[in-house]
Amino acid sequence: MKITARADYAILAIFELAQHPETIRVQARELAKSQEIPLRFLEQILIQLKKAGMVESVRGAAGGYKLACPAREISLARIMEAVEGDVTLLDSRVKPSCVLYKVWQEIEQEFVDKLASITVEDLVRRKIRDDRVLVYHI
Amino acid sequence: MKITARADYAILAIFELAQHPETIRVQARELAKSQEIPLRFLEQILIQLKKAGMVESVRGAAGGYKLACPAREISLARIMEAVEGDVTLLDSRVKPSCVLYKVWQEIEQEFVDKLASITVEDLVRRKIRDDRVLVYHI
DNA sequence: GCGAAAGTTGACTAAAACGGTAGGGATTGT
DNA sequence: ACAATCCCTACCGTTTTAGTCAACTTTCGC
Repeated sequence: MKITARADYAILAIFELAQHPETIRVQARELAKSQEIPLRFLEQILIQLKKAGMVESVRGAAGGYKLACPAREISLARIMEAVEGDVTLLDSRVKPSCVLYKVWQEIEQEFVDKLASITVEDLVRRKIRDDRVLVYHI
Repeated sequence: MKITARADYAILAIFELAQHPETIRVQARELAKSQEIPLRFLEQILIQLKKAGMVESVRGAAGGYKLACPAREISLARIMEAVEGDVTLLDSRVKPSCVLYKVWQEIEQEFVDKLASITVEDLVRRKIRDDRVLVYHI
């Protein structure tokens, strides 16, 4: 029941992209450095995010990545789904006939809803707020 | 992000015990059979549940298991903690300084609260209700 | 007290998931 | 042409999961 490094890194990468102006491209190398993610691993993750339509890439010497849609449209649920497949707690082992099945479904639904309600835009806003609070305290 | 077989089986075993009169003991073999859990695996799980004070066992020829406390006092969170250790989503990889840290903590808290709010007594009640509904429909 | 039935324990193993690496090919700016 | 960058496939070591096994201890019935 841990969030995977993949999911964590994916969110961090998108979060980092969201903090750059929409027009500029950021290279994988740069993302890896600023968020301390192993570059080759990150590259794999970025491919998944691209396939899921969350980032766009430009190849070649001055290539890089940028968000493919507004940060407001990218939820944590969407990112996790992109890199891990369906976000489910239930394993196929659990039989629908069992009382537990419905209970797990409820819990899962609540969990997924929560993840779906938090967008990358929210994260950025939070960060800005946090940073401001820090400044006040200096 | 899946519930493990261990946790699932543990809950099923306790659930099964909760449906027996408090005075009688149920043998591991019986639990394994009725819930379709590999016996040897279940035995391990029962040991964990015993250490966590949720079940009592009597050894010997007419031995078996029973709940060590009222079903109302056994929450899903408690069971999961017993067999899997702390229920946390956050991995140590995530740095507390990151905005994401607090967000994950929030999500985790909500999740754990939910698990803590559902007791085995609730499950039994649900089952009784479900069974009744079924009868009505015959 | 003795044997059988049952629970208890720790060690062990096969398979999957996780976290990451490596090589090489494709694409583009200079 | 060449270097920088993204893209794709395969692989690898470690950890976790799920489950098994053999040996041991406790208790009941006689």
